[in-house]
Amino acid sequence: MALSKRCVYGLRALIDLGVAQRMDRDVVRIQELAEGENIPEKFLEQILMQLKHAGFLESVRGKYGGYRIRTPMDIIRFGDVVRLIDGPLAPIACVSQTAYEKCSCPDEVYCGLRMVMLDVRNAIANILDQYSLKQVVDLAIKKMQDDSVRVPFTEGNWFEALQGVPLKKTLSKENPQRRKKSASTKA
Amino acid sequence: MALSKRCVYGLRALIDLGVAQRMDRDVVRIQELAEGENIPEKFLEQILMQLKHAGFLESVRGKYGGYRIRTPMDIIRFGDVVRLIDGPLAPIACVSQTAYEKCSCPDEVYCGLRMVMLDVRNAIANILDQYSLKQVVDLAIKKMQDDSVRVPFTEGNWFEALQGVPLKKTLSKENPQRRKKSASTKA
DNA sequence: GACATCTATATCGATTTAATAGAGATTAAA
DNA sequence: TTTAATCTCTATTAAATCGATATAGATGTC
Repeated sequence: MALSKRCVYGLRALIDLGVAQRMDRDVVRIQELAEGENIPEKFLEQILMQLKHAGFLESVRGKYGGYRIRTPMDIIRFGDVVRLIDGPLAPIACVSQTAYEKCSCPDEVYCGLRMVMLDVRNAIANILDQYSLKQVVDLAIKKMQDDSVRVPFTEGNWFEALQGVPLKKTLSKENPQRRKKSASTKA
Repeated sequence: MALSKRCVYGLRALIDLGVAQRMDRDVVRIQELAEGENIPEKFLEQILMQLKHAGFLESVRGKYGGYRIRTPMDIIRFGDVVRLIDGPLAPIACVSQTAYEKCSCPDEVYCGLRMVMLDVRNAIANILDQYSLKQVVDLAIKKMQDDSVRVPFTEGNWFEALQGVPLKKTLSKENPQRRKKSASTKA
């Protein structure tokens, strides 16, 4: 029942980009995402393209380009991302809601395995289609803030500062910006 | 999140053998299982060997040989069979109870993906480790009987009769046997 | 001894996975 | 206008896995 690395990498990148958005960071370079998550850069490149083509992300080309989330985060369900990259959630095709396929068993109606796997499919889908990216990102950020752990992509990030990557517009310490509720950087 | 065909075939064969046991059929030939479930015979052969080595099945060699269930059916959990054939139930190794492995993310504690996938793992395990083979076999048989559908491996099975396969001991029509509650063949 | 059946191992082709490579397009900035 | 940084696109590849097939052998029944 394991997810592919491709899928895991994609989800981790999405969460990172979600955190970045919450922290008012504009775009994030592939390289930065790859290094932060220990993902081979060229591999991540392909995955981000796929997420972009599916509408979840958008990109800015050229110098100081990068990726950002496009679809509102409360619309992005984990289930949809997994379906995109790894295919149906169902353990067997004959219980899939989105990609049903008849199996080779003699009679689906009396197939004991199907009964069990239908439960499993529903359990998986109930979770993955319930969680939105927003929920998970908010939860992760809150946990870090509660524990006084530095949240990635926070403004004033020393690493980014050293790299000279501009924030929302210019230096946001002197010129603070807020697009949404702008989670405050505690600790 | 799909199971391998190997795993599905193995589970279907186990259920079949469970039904056979309930119907007081002694051993079942690989060929019969393979034909009944539309599984390539030589492939099923390997799978049954694996289930035998794991202790779930036992075999009788030679003419009139075949396979039967060894472990009591209420002890065989679907989760254990899936783990045997397809590996851990968890979508990602860092939430596996039986095969934990550290992942490449920067910090497990604040990994949003891990939080979600831990829920998924638990949901899957709660179902697959809850269902025993006995439960599922009983349920499937009951459903067939309620609908007056012929249960496979029932004594007096015309096909088996034609094949000349002996039942528990001799002809069980004249010499009926019952080992457990012996589900009655309705219709 | 003939035959039916499981046992064991090896092989094979196709597919998928995880990655790598490299040339090109676009943009910002010097 | 050049340069450097970045995304874009396609191709390639190495390894693993999957699903299946083949074949020779062991074992038991009749």
